[in-house]
Amino acid sequence: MEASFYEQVFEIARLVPKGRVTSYGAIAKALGAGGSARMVGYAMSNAGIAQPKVPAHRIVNSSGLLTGKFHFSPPELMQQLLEQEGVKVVNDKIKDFKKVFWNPLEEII
DNA sequence: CAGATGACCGAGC
DNA sequence: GGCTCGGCCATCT
Repeated sequence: MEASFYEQVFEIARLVPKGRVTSYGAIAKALGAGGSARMVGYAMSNAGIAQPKVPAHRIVNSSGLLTGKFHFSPPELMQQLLEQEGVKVVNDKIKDFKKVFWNPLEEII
């Protein structure tokens, strides 16, 4: 389909470095849609069919919680991928979230 | 075109 | 620190 809000979200998601994570709100803000954080999450629903694949496992909510892990198959895949990249995950949330947090605004500029 | 939906966020208790 | 409520807005039906 046409370059929609989804593509913008996917592009930011692909820019997230390995071993780092970002939040929906941060992406929304980077796109200039500060209040559209929900749209970012909604867009990620299409990440499963998006090509090339989107590292949706690097996207978490503002609390560092793996809110979208249930959208993976299997759900535990999200945590596995994160730990595989060196991100510690405890109780479905990122450990040292502030340290591994990646701000798209600082990359795009 | 109108109503419902959603992987959220911030404020309040 | 955790739960509840309202708002935000593109996409879907």
